[in-house]
Amino acid sequence: MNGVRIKDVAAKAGVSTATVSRVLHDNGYVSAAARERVEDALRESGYRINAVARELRKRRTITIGLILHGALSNPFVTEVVVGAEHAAAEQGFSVLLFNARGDAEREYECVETLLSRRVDGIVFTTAVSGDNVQRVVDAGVAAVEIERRLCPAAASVVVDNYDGAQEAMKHLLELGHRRIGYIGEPFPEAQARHEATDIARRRFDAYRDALREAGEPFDEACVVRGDYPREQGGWGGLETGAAYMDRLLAQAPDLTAVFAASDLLAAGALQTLYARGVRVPDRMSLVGFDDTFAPHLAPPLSTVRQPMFEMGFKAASLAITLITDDRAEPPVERCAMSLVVRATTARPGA
Amino acid sequence: MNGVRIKDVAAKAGVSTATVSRVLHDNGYVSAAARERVEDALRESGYRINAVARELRKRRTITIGLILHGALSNPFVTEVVVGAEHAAAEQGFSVLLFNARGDAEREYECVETLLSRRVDGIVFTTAVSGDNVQRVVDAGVAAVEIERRLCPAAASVVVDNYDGAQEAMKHLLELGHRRIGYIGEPFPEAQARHEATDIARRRFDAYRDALREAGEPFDEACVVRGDYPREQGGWGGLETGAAYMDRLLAQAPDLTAVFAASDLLAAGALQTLYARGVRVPDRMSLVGFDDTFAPHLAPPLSTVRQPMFEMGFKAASLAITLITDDRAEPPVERCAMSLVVRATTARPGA
DNA sequence: ACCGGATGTGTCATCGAATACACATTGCAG
DNA sequence: CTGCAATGTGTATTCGATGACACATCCGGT
Repeated sequence: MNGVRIKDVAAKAGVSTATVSRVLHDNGYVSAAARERVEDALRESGYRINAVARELRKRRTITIGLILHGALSNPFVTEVVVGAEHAAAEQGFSVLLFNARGDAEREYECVETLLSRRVDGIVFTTAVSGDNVQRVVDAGVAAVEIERRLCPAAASVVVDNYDGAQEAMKHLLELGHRRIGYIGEPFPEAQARHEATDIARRRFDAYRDALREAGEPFDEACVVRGDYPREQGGWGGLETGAAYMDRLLAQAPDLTAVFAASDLLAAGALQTLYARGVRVPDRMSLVGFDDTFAPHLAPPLSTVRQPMFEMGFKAASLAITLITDDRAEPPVERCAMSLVVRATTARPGA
Repeated sequence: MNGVRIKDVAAKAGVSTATVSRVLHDNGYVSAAARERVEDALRESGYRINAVARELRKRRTITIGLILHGALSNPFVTEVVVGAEHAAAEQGFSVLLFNARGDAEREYECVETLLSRRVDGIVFTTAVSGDNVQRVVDAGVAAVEIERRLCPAAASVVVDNYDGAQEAMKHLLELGHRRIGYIGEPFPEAQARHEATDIARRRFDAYRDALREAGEPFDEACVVRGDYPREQGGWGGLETGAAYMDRLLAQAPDLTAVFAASDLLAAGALQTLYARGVRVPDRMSLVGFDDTFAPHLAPPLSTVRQPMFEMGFKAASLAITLITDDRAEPPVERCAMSLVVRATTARPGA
């Protein structure tokens, strides 16, 4: 074990621990001679500061907690984590990572552990329970939510799903598509806003509104968004997308384009189209949502890019700002969605 | 700030801090009456233990560090992280996450920070510098490498790329394919083993050997593994895969199957095949490697599954075993690759 | 009645670094 | 040559929890 303490260094350099500390932090008065001797001692002894002791004394850990809910291999998660870590590292912060796996109980435990560990801030990627977030705020620790906004007292980083979906629809309409299908997640028609389901609703609303604004009649036959198993095996969106596209092909054979509310659904749809020999984009255009593995598909999928790295980055930065500045209002930062046109969209009948 | 200390709880319950500590850890003798009063005080004051202070005193942090090298959106990384976190959480350990981004210098800094923070163990996913790993071992901290084996003094979790590739080839040969192409990463022919390039070599060796064992002549025209930009924009393997498949189609038009040394390359290949109208698997079979987004492709890609979750899980478990048991020899654990047959492979001319 | 073990509780040093404070020493202005 | 600020350095306390140790008390056995 590396047992070199500041005391040992001080002894070696023939000074007191206070002087070593002053050299380490470059504050206070230290004579050139003493400084040199201390620096030598530091080097020779291979001293490594004990961050735990410093944290206790300073009552700051220079650490943020990151709680995520990775249903295994949710591609969404990766970039958020990488972005958050990047921002934290830039400011000299460390990241404690916890996976609450979509469970409020576990999320509660993660919060408790993080507060016990006296992190300076906590970033929630899609928090499950607002109470858990509130708990962090109550403890006087910076709290930032990503994607959701369950706790008004916390800061948050959000995107506008409506805007993103609107862009996708605008793109299809501008290409000349009139009959456009929709594949998406279900959501209870009547339910409070700002829940997980709200994302699905916002995307769907944009679809419906875009059609209306284009003067196209809304046709139920063009829409499939039944319930599908969200639990087992990750999202389960793949098979669903495939099944839904099949249904769409049967219900509305005159469709020339489909808007899928996620890349996963789009990927499933693409599989059906491939199996049925429907060429993309020649006979069917397709737009996805998220931009996770979209570029890997054949053909590369046009999709709405959700800036996940940026969201993670902003969230961590926000947390750190809150920690160092501690201002009054926890802000709400918005990230912009953007359409990425690849190879699955073209003029109808091209 | 939550400033409730064990001292406050003790005062409230009318006992000493030692008694509170005994209640908290359920050891030593505590009378029923005292226990009850302490438990009440604990509840009422909302006491939360200060893990930092405990860590300092106990000289154990119940934390492991995880260093990764996520070139943005490397799909490989996610599952490893999730697996490691899962194993750690099961044992009550926390995970400090650092991204060294493929840079030895940064990796060095990550190690220093983690050692400063007195983590009990460090898991390296594909370490960059063996010296950095050795440094951890020298500090008396448990070190585990994933995928590589740069430091013999550290434990490691490895997979056999040769075995995996062999399985892929066996599958194609058993289906009746004779002329099988190869798309892969380049590697210097003459170079020490156990480097990053070794993975590429092992996969290629398995391809070549499998053909030989099947009595098929080795044909350079069936192999494309030139140099492609590994740096910018993640792996850059996608465009490469597409370009290589194009070359293969031209060089060896009689191929009935192709083995791609990664899913990314396979995805690129699939894009070319789609663009050229070559039906998969009817006119061309394709096997990938890694099993990252393979199920999302159209058609779902047959591939060799690299058990990434398991590798992360095992690595963290191993680290924790090393911490708690501290035995003599750091073990080398092997994970098995397994072929996942999906929809891109079939008998030739089927 | 006395002793030893089981039971119950408090005191205080400790983990390693930071820092308030006290105490020197020097330099320079008045 | 006195006084005060600037410069250097060491001592001792603190952060919060732990646990070794000391000290009680109570009980049953002899």
